[in-house]
Amino acid sequence: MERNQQEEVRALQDTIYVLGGKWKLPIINSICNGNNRFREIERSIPGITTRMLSRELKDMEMNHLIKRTADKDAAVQVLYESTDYCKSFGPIIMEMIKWGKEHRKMITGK
Amino acid sequence: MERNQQEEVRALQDTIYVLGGKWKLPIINSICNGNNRFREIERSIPGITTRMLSRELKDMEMNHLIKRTADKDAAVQVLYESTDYCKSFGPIIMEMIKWGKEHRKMITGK
DNA sequence: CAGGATCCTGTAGGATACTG
DNA sequence: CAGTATCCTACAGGATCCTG
Repeated sequence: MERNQQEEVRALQDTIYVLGGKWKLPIINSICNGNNRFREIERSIPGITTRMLSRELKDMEMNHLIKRTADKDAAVQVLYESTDYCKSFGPIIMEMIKWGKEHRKMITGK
Repeated sequence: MERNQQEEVRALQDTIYVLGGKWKLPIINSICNGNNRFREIERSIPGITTRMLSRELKDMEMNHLIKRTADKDAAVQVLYESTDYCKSFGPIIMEMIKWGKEHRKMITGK
């Protein structure tokens, strides 16, 4: 139980580290929702700037959270896809969305 | 589906806002795990400083995430408790711990 | 034990304009 | 459309020491 708890804090902190910042989760969510073009993702996330999106996407590509493909001859030249690794955040995101909705209900006065 | 997705991003962003930073989640977790004294909480969270813990605790008390009670005559003079509101983060935390554990398994090479 | 006071710094993130 | 390039700043967070 002692040991166990230490392990859990560490796991929690690891996750927080990977998901750090305001944007990674919304981006993951957006891509998993089927948005796969830059502007599309951008428009789907209120408040994000092209600069932040650009940076995060690169970062996430490096960490194999997403896959970027550029094909000069394709109709859609650049596209982003989520990897399986990325999808492993699904449950976390779902819980957070759930929480956010309930929370808003409370604030808005039910 | 359009409408719906907008609502979900917003919910997600709300949650991220509330839980922002490195420490809130670990603190909530610690308190929910039964730690209720300042130093106890502090020791249970690797890397946190007294300054950050102090700040976050105040903040979380203001936002009714935790309850602080000080009683000069009690054996334990100050103690922190989690509110029901606080406990509503349980599922998120569980999922994050789960993810963190799996992740470490992967990194450590299974 | 439960914090407060100070000092300091990096960097996450914003604003805006520009390019092929 | 898919980004880059600059410039800028607040503030999260660290380090350290102090107090009742």
